[in-house]
Amino acid sequence: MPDPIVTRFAPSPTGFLHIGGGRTALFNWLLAKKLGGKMLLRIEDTDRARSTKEAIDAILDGLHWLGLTWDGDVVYQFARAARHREVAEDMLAKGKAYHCYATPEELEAMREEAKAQGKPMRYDGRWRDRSETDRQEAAARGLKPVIRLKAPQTGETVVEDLVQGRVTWANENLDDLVLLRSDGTPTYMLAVVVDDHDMAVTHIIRGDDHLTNAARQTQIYEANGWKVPAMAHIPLIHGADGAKLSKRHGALGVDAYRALGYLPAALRNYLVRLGWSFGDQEIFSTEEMIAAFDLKNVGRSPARFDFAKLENINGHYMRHTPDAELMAAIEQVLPHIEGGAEIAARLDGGLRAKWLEAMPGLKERAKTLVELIDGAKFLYAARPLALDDKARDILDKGGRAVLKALLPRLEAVTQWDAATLEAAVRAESEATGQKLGMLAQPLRAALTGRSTSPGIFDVFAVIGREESLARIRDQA
RNA sequence: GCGCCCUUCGUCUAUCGGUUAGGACGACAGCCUUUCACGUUGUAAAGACGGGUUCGAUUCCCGUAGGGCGCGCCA
Repeated sequence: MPDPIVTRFAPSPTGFLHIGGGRTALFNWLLAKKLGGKMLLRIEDTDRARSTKEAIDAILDGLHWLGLTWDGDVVYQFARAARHREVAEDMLAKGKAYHCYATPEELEAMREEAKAQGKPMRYDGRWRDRSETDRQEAAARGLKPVIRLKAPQTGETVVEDLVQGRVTWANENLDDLVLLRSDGTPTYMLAVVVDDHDMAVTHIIRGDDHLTNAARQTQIYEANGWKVPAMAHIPLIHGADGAKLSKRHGALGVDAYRALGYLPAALRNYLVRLGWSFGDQEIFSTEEMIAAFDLKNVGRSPARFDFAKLENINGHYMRHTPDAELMAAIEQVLPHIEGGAEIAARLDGGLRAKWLEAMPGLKERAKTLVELIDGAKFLYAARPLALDDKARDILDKGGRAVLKALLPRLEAVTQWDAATLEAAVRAESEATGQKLGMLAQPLRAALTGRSTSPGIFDVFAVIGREESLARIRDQA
């Protein structure tokens, strides 16, 4: 029986879950779902100085929001330090590693010299074959050794990558990396290998910034006689200018995307198509995504993050989300957006009902939840309405007279629904020879305070007779 | 500097040696229309460059250029 599929997402908690990490998690999650396996979550918190509880919470929160669930308990790497040390000692005992007493100053000097001579900056292996007496002497001088891997110096190390293909390094280009620091704590390189092995990980999907690490980690696997998991190094996401994603571009935490009003399903859809494709298909339900996903179709070149496309996809998802569901999404996002708390406080049953009624007109005019929420302001705006510049302009340039003329007709309407109101306004249009737009725009300005809104007769209906007439009288 | 990787419309991408190089976003134009949208129709827009291999290269090989990543007792 083949091994059960196990993927893992292994972020280091030194900051929020950024968009590239989100995509890496998504790919791991998709592969696990597709193959009926599990996705594990490991927090790589061995850097005690930089790891924070806030970052861990942000990462877990981000994954939850994105809808990416992991199996089993979260593994905290730092808690496994004793096991890592045990492996390092074991490698030492087997002659696969050795004590190195080179000081940080020595190492720095070595790098300086290599740089000056235009040579590769690598550890030169000066303690690799030292005698036991040399080591004892160094220890006697009070030096604390690190444990380094006794890496092969000839031949090559090969990574059969599911995305990158077969990638080869001459071993002479790879130096003896540190496995255990002089203070007895494991390095990332050792910890990752030991953990992935112990956690029975079968597929490692991560950013291709780890590709070189893959070679060095392969050497550690081989030194221990362990099976090397399948690896897939996916290209990084770049900013719109092609440079590495920075805070200026889109290297925001996924929580920022929530605050910008994107739907998790839309972000997932956008992210999965960055570097991966399935023919000409652009929109994928979660089920379709899982069924179609395949590492074979992941490209090798980096993709640029494009907010315009994300907005388009988000708009698509909003228009196709049932109104009640969208309402729930709005209420969930309110605490995360500016001014959301006040809106949440006003959102009683009455407003919710109105909002739901207006939703069809609202959602096709917004690309994000934030835009949708903004567009809904007329539902609860206090009289007299604040007018934006364009609305004021419409009213100042003849709009008020139009409103005065329309008022009697509107006041005469008793059956306050869109069709009846439209008939009334059209009657005025025909009577005076003014185009419908000439009448609709002043009404829109008076009812919403803006020059754009959902269909004006729907606005009438949602706002209700008394409020509508009052808003018109305010401006007439 | 050394190593590894990448290179099709502005952007995301399709193409498994032979295509009018396709789709999507964005842009522009038209239609629809009470505004804005939605929808819809159409237009412009690409194989980095130079050599090979081949009857035939976007596709395979080499080189050049450009870009990315890595080179810590960080992860």
